[in-house]
Amino acid sequence: MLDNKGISKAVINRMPRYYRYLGSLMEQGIVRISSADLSRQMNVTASQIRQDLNLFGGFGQQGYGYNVGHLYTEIGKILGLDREYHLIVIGAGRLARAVGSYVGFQKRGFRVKAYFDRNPEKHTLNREDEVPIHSLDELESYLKDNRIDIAVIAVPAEAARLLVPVLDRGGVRGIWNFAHTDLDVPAYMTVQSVHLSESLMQLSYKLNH
Amino acid sequence: MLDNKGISKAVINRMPRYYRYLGSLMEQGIVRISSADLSRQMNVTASQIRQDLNLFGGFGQQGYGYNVGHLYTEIGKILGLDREYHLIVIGAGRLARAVGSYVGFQKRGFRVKAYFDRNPEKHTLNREDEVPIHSLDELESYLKDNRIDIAVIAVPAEAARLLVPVLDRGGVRGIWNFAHTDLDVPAYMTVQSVHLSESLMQLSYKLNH
DNA sequence: TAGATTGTTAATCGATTAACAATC
DNA sequence: TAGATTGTTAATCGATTAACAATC
Repeated sequence: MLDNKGISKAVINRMPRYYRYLGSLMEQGIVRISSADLSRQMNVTASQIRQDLNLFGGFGQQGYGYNVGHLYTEIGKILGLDREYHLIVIGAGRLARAVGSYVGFQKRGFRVKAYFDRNPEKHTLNREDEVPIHSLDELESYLKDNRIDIAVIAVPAEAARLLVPVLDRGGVRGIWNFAHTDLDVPAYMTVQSVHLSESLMQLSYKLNH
Repeated sequence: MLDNKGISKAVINRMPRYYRYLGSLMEQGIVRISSADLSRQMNVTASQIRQDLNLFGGFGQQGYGYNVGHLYTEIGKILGLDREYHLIVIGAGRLARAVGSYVGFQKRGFRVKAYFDRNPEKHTLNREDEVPIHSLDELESYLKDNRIDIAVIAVPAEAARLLVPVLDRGGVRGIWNFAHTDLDVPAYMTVQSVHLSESLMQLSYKLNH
């Protein structure tokens, strides 16, 4: 909530990776780590680690290093993992269901409340996830009655673009976008895109060069 | 194949996005575009577009701009989309199947040949995709008999790390990694990771700042 | 030809790395 | 205390933007 500006996108993109490594150190029972040790494991410079962390506060201690558990918790807070999020998934195709159940299983704090699909009757409910599939027609009224923080969009590009104003009116502030398009949103909304197709092209580029 | 070095990662990451916009211009029947026009649509500077494209060659023409169809084809070649790739998917869970069928449907040139799973009998074959699911035990011998370019990894982190040497010995040179781990590979192999969990954390960060 | 727009060099900006004084 | 390692400033490096001559 606090330190809004001054943090570059590059830094934010690195924070989850620090979080992952610290989580793994915790699992191994390691309680302290120096920036030098961590830099060797992560293949980044110790300088960058210290620089990055100090943007958010002095989490370390001279002569000692960083306490793994403490740093893990603090980065969790920075990333906003210390609260709950209500999600809906728009689309109920394979990718939509995979992402939805993935989030449900893996991520405490991120609660998938419903799916919405143009043809909800086409998709069968899996016992395990217990998340209802609604018709897309009901989305607007659903959002009137339910506070939703994040919408996962896994529908074709054109449909995705049409959803933005509906989500905006419905109070949704975050979009996790899997459609093959960029989405224009008002400044108070946030889009995080996962362009699988572009990722695959980057791989094929690297394979040939 | 040619211009190996000198191309930064940032540039490579932008190429698929140019490709997407050019594809969409083609669909609209637009045959020429200037860097200035494209920059407005894509929200980047015209300077950057020209700079990026010129790393690979002079695709434009002074006083005219760029021919959309030609540029689309050329970027396709740069990205390695002018050839075929044989893929296998390791894992047959929801995410694995979603990514596998996604690639199969969306991407000409990327052919999914097989799935491998620890418990292949657990997963039913979908009529539509017609891709067999093998036991993971058969992976090594399968790779002896079949040339595979890319392995999609959608299994837990620990299992993913154990796969690398097997894939290496089997001649696989590209890994599209969906596991929650970094993978160390020899220099002649390429890893492209999709860390969904980190993407979601970046979204939650932005929602709170 | 005149106008438009690229290709490319030079200037600026930002991000990464190095260095070291502060301090646990 | 001495040794280790952070926090932070300064130096370097790379990427982006601006400018403009070349040229279609």
